[in-house]
Amino acid sequence: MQENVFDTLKNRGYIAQITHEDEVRSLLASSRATFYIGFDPTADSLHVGHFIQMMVMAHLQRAGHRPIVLLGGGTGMVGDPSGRSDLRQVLHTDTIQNNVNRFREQMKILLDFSHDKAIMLDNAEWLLPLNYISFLRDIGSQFSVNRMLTAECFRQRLEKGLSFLEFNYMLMQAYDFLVLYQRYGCTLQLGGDDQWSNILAGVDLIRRKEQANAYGMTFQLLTTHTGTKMGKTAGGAVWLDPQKTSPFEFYQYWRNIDDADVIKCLKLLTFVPLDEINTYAELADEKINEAKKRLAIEVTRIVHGEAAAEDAYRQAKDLFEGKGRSEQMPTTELTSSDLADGIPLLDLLLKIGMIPSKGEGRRLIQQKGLTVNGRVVEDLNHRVTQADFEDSEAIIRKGKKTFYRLLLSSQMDGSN
RNA sequence: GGGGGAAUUCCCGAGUGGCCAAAGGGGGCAGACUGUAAAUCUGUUGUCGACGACUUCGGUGGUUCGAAUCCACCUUCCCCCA
Repeated sequence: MQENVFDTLKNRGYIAQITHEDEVRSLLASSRATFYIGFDPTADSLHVGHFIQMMVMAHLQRAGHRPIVLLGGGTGMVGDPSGRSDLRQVLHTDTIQNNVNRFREQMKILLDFSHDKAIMLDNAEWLLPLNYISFLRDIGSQFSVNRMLTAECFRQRLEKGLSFLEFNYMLMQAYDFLVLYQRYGCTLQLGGDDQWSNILAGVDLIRRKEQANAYGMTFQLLTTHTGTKMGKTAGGAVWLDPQKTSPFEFYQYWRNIDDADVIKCLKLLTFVPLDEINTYAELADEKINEAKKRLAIEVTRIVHGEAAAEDAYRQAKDLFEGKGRSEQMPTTELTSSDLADGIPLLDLLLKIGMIPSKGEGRRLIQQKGLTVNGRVVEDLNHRVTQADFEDSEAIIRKGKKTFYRLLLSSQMDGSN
């Protein structure tokens, strides 16, 4: 007796709003429903905000439904004003196409596109060739500006300024839904909760043009318990691309999540069964760390694979629960001749990227935030020499959480 | 088309001729406390060959011993009227 995937989503806390709860529920109880989620290519990698949508699609796909991943090669040219207080930057065509390609690859992390089990499309295909006048007559005539203006997504923008370009975004997205309905029989659009107005517009459009029922459902945005957007780090966002956010940083992000958000994240970002999650919810105080570890390893495994997750886990364990060193940590090899005259520490730190500038490095040293093999560096002009190494190794530690290993290469280099 | 505003360091936002590398807040970084959490407290936050030097206040060119601050032009954005 299989649980209706609708209830799975509901119980795990994904669902924010639904146009027709009963209808959607029975649609998802049927054998194979086709649904879609759109992703606008606003950056060259997906981030954790997208990941939650991917999780939803994965849940649904596993239940036998067919996801359509709609890449916004066309809508990306317009820019969605939803959930933004400022004007969205207009992206260059080449950038958009490049981003679309990156998204396409990353979607495969969680979705199976073989045997038509999922479809990936780019709305540039039908949006770019549109003829302005015929689009206005055919689609634009179905929209009431009065009504649009009352939509939440335009509210704040009416005060700050909204360009006509962005105002059209809603029509584009509604049209997408119509096209997908006509071509693929897609009757359900999902999305983040900020997409509610846009989704409703599509549902309406299908009813008007096709006299057919279509449904919409939105999901909780990934926010911290204080209401701010989750997935922000010093570097900006937490990306799925390992080049932009390394698996270790990715792991650490979840490992260090706020106590209050762990359970929610386990439900939304992993496939850990609910009863198991409930046992984690019982944990208190420092025991919560167990839940965080589980979260971190599960999410990292999904995104970066078993091996990378294992490495990140081990590295974190070595560094924070062990002796403060790890084979997995980033390493640079030096030869004894490199060290003959000593290398200025600040230059070295800059080179390996531990500090963005020497000014920051000096501050770090002055505030006693830097250690080499456990000894606090006091001298601003410290030069790294063999004396800093123990067993051919020098562990540089910045603050509490950033580690780097220098390795003294054993081989003689004959160049000098 | 007419009129009026605005553009400041990562962000918001003070500053209206020298005391300004520029208040304050946010964010970041580090320290204390901890549980690799949160909250709190402290320090710090342009760059560098660093008691000094150099670059920064939308752009360009001026006035001045001296400009983020004054003038001209340009660019962009907002508001009001049509």
